[in-house]
Amino acid sequence: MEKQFAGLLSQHELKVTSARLLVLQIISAANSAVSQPKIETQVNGKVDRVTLYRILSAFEQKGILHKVIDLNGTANYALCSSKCTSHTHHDEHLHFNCTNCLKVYCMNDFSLPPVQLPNGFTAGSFNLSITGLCKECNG
Amino acid sequence: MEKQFAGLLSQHELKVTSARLLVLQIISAANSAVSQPKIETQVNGKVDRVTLYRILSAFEQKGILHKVIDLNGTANYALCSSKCTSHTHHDEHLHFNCTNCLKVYCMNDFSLPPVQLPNGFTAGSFNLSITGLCKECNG
DNA sequence: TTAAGTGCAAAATCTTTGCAAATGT
DNA sequence: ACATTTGCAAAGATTTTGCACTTAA
Repeated sequence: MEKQFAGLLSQHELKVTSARLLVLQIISAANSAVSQPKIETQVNGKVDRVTLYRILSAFEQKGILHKVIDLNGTANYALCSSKCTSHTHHDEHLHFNCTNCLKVYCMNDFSLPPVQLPNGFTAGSFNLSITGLCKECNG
Repeated sequence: MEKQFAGLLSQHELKVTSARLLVLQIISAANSAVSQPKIETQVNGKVDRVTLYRILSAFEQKGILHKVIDLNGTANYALCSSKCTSHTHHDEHLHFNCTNCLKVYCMNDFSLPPVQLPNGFTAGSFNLSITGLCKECNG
């Protein structure tokens, strides 16, 4: 399990450090995207806040993580699925924001029905955020 | 034209002040959602930065403006269409972020094809952000 | 008149930058 | 050994709060 993360890092020409492994572990352990404040809390004492900023932005640039801005403007991060190089464009993302527990779920399995844009507009990526109650909060 | 804004304010139990009218004018003059920094620039010298924060959040709460967080996490504001009271839920928003000029277009005329959620998830609002090039930047 | 709205100063956050020490290869 | 990465300090930026003054109703 940890070997995989180490491999992931070296694949992207990033050195394998404990800070980076920890961040990967935290994010991969969640079944949803994790907010930066939450990651911050979880690495508290182990990784400096500034280092976390740098790690997250490095991961995003390398295509290891997705950055999702939620409806409050807070950054959330999730592991990229399989083939997400820095040059993959024209992608779709579907996220579900639970208004109760504030989790962000990545629904990569769902694909978006086609949307027709007005003339002259060219689409790069689609990003659908759905707000509501998630499975766990819907009791 | 200005009478309409005054009416809009009193309808929502907000006092008609020059600061509020100015903000409404700026936002309604744009054909797209306006970022808070841009509004800030335009009211510079006339409305205090702090007052702007308060005006915008009051407008959002009353349902006069939509707040749209763009892909950089910056707040953008647009006038709500016709019937947007503070209690209207289950709404859809469709926004287009131009990667070149950074404008955010509200495409209220387009409606979103239905998306099926996994069991147990209940949707409140849908928010689709499309990134790409807008009509003007697509030359 | 008087409750709501505004501006200023200042606190609390959040994010970025620079540099010396530590770490991975 | 050497280039990266990290932590700390500090600068910048953004957002919030408190309070006295002003303004709309």
